[in-house]
Amino acid sequence: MKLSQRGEYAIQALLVLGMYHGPEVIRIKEIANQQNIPRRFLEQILNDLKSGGFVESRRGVSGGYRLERRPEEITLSEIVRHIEGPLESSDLSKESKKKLHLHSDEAAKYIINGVMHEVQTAIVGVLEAVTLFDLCEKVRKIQGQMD
Amino acid sequence: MKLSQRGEYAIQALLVLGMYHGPEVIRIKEIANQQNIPRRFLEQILNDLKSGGFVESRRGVSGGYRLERRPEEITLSEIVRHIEGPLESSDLSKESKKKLHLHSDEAAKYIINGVMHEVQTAIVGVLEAVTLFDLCEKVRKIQGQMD
DNA sequence: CAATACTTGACTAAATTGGTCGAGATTTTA
DNA sequence: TAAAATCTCGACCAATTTAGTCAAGTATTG
Repeated sequence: MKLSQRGEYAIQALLVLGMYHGPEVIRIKEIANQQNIPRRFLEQILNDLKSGGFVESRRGVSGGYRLERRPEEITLSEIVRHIEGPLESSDLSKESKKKLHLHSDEAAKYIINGVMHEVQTAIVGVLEAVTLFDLCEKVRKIQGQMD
Repeated sequence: MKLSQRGEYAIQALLVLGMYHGPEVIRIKEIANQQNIPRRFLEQILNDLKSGGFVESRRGVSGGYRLERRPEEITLSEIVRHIEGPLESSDLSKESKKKLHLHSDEAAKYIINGVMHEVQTAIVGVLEAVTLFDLCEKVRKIQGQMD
């Protein structure tokens, strides 16, 4: 599983908002500069994150973005799911109550799908266990030790 | 992680070769028909699997393909890695002995990369544990119970 | 009202995906 | 030995996705 550029940018942006989380708002330009993300592209991404309920925004002169929820309540799996699309595709093994009458290509697809579903479960397992807060802590840690 | 069509076809084809594994060879047309895979596309895929050391071929009138190794010696991780590209991208946490002097965007990327590496490890863990033989057994099982 | 910053939607270039195709090389068999 | 069957190799192509860019608009503050 590879993260798209868009996905990586999204997490980077949320990471910045997580690091400075508070009542105040951060300008898109600052995020773009600090994380070296194309500004126009970041606008799109933050908008998407807004409609996903991750961030909220304020317009006008002293506008900007902030997290809509607390960092410890946002898991990576949610973020990735929202930005990259569903992590889990339909599990055929559940729905096909009738396993009878499978042609051999259907049987093969069915079996392969089963394994891929295991893979997806493993992925979600990892991503679900990591919150934005965890990521922030790690960043703080490696930044603290650099003197 | 989503399997590409190409990847799914590759596994389906290997599954057929695994089911009928023996000294004889199976024609591409039969695989294509049985698994409902576009013939010309399958040619490409089998060629690729050949250069990857999964299958061998015989030309001419009674030509076709067979597995180059035994089904129990071929894991899904190998197949997917060969057909979809590397499952694991470089782990920055290993190589960057110097964590000092990271800009904040580098720090963020570094942390995100670390988590993604965990994800990759989880994926490989699942795929490594499944051999082509395992898949064949499962297919036999569900085909046996359909009467 | 001027400046600043988010909002929305259209647009675009490049890469990837899912194939197709023609012509050739090999092997079998009549 | 020639025809037929089958794999081989590389070029080609259309549709989709990805990674951005841009213009015009709306809201807020000083």
